[in-house]
Amino acid sequence: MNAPATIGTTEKVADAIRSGIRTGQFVPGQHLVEAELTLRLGISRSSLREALRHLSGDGIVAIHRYRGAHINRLTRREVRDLLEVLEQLVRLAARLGAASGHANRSLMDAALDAARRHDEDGDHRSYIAVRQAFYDCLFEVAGNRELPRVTPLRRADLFRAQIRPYQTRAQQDSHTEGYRAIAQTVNDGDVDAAEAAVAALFAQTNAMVDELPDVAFDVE
Amino acid sequence: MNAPATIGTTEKVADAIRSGIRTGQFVPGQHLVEAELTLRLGISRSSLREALRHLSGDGIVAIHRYRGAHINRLTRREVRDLLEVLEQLVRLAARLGAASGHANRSLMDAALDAARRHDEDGDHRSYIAVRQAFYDCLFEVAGNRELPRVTPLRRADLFRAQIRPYQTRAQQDSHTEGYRAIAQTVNDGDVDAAEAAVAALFAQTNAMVDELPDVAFDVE
DNA sequence: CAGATGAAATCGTAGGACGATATTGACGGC
DNA sequence: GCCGTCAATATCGTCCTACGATTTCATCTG
Repeated sequence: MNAPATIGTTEKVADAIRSGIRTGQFVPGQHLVEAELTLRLGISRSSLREALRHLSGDGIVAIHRYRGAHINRLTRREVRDLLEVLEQLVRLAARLGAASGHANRSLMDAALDAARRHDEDGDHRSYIAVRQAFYDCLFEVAGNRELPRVTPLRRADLFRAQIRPYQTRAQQDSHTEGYRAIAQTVNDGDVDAAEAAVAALFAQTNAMVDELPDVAFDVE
Repeated sequence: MNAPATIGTTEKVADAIRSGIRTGQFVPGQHLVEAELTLRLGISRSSLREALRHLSGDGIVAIHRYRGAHINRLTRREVRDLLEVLEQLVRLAARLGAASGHANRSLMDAALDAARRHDEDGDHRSYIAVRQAFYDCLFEVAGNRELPRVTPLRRADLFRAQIRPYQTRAQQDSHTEGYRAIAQTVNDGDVDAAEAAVAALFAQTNAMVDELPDVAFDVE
């Protein structure tokens, strides 16, 4: 068994903040006051501080001594660097998944399922679900357990949250289509095509980053 | 400024444990009892727990509810997965560094310097220093700030600590020579050669992993 | 000797205390 | 009216104590 038998308060709090970022409850740049959060989440300061320390390790919150924690807000450069690293890791995942010959329909099924749901309601929440389901399946098919640990998906969530107001529905759909293409090629076991599909997706994302206005990013 | 103005207790404790792993003060698999560590490090339980939570995020220690924390001990499979991911990231770093045309002699100088020191005393500590200096410089030349954040070097330290008793001096020297080759190609700005040099280094490491006895790894 | 049992060790969480530091707003000089 | 100085306040960092929850381990019983 790899799943933790029971879930502790620290993890629950960290998850609450992580999902709060995805749902828009917490906004990048937002200051996190310990006293307020302990009341809001009904926990002690000890647990909250452990959770914040955990999140700071993932680069989701930044802690400045005597100034507290705040949700990280990425600069354009940080986003570019992030995407560059992310692309390499997703390429590796796609290559491994395609080569595994796992003949695993779960990846494509899940991606298609999620994409269909996304087409139906077009909600942002379902877009998040597509992303999550896609990467979960991709990593599982890849079979490398280090991959999900190092891949900075949570950090990418920050980026997603920052650009949300500036992203059009068409761009979202196009991105989802990119997931579908990767899932397709991985399931076909076509290693080169899978890597090309990943490259195409990230080329598109990078292009979008270049076109976004400065206000979408943190200064400096 | 990017450097934190002051250093907190949590960071100091985390660093103490990290460096303790490199120096052999802490061995993979070792159980960490909170009460003992608080005495040994002269800090409170709160600070220690925050540090442990931080380290668990990096995969250096594992925390099991009501059973405490222990230094992670990697299985052979985990090492293989780790090296697979690590190789991709170092390849990226080498490619970026070579392409940057930074004409930065610091990388090669540092690597050569460290290698020379290593040749002189052949101590394990200097081997650690070579590794550290090499990667620090490589990441700096690469110019991608996300890279040092996601690259699981601390986790690789666990692997180094596990195989230390089974590694020959010749293997260490060979590895150091690999660093030198990468530094050389990166400084020459030869992108393809740099990537090839990284691939060669990891091929060698993977071969070593295959030859190591089972006792060097965690079971399962 | 296998399994139940109870004591001890250890962890998880809560909450309080107090010094250290940053932030804010008031004050006075120019 | 603007800017620097300084005190008041808010917030954080660290330490401490307490107590329930759970595991661990030695002991007892059949």
